[in-house]
Amino acid sequence: MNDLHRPVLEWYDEHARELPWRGLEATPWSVMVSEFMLQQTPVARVIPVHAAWLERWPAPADLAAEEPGEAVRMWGRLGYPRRALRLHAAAVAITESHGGEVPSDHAELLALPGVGDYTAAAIASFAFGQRHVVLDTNVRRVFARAASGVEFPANSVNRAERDLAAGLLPEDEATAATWSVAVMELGALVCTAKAPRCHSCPIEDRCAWVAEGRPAHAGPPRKVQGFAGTDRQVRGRLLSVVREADHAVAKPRLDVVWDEPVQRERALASLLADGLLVQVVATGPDGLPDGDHPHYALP
DNA sequence: CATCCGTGGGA
DNA sequence: TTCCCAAGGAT
Repeated sequence: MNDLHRPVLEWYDEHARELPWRGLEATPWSVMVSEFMLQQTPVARVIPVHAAWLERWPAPADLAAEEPGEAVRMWGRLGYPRRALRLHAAAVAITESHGGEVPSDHAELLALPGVGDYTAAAIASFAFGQRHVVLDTNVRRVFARAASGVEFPANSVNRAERDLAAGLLPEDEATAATWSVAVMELGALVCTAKAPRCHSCPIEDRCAWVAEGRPAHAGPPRKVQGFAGTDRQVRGRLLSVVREADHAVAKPRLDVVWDEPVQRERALASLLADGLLVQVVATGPDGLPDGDHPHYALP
C-alpha cells in the first residue's frame, strides 16, 4: 500500500455512483456492453441504451442471433456506430468460440473486435476482479496531476506512463480491481478536465500538481476534433435517416441531407465500406423492383 | 504516431 | 454562440 491507496479507496467507498453495470447483479456481459458504449460517450447518455440492450439481449448469444443492423438501430444516437457493429461481432465470436461466455482471460478479450488495451483491462478488472493496468482518460489525468505534477497527460500513452500506473497498482488482486475503478471515478467526479474540485479530493495534500500551484498545461497543444462540415457529420445524417426508417430508403431521401454531392457520395461510400449500410433491391407491392433509385438499409 | 470515426450537454 | 470534452479502437 502506498500513501495514495487508502484515501482513494475510502473516497470511492463513500462516493461511488451506483451504476447499472456495477454491483453484484451485473454480469460480465453487462460490463462488456457498458464498456463498449462508454468509449467516448458520457455515462448519462449510456444508461438508458444499456438498459434497453440488456433487456433485449441478456446474453451474448441473444445478440449474436440477430442481424448486425439491429445492433446499429438499438445503438441509437450514442455516436460512433461502428462500435455497435464491433460489439455484435464480438458477441458472435463469444458465441462461436467461447461457449457463449464472456472470456475472463485478458488476451482472449483483447482478441475480440472492438476491444483494445483499455477495454480488455477494464472487463478483466471490473467483471472478473483481476489485476490489470487500466489506463483511460480519467486515470491518465489523475496520475498526470497527482504523480507527475502536470495538468494533462501526453497526447498518447507512453512507456513511462504505463510504468507509473503499474507501479501504483496495489499488489492484491481484488484491491487492484477496486483501485482501478476508484481512480477512474475520482477522475470523472473530482479530478475533472475543467474546473477540478481539488478541495473535495482525498489526495489533495499529496497531489504534485496542487503542490506546484496547479500550473497551466505547458506541453504540446491538445488536439480537439472539429465536427461541423466533416465527413463524420455527413455520415451521421445519412445513417440517421436509415436507422429511423422502417424500410429500405431510396437514394433521394439521402441526397437531401447534405448539399455538397462529392462529400455526400464519399460519406455514403464509406458507410457501405464500413458495413454500416448495405444497398438492397427494393421491391414494390407487386414484388417487382421499385423504381430507378438504389435503396439502402441496415445490414 | 496521427487521423478518422458521432453526438450532445455544459460553461 | 462557440468551444470543450466524454470509461477508445483501428488503421
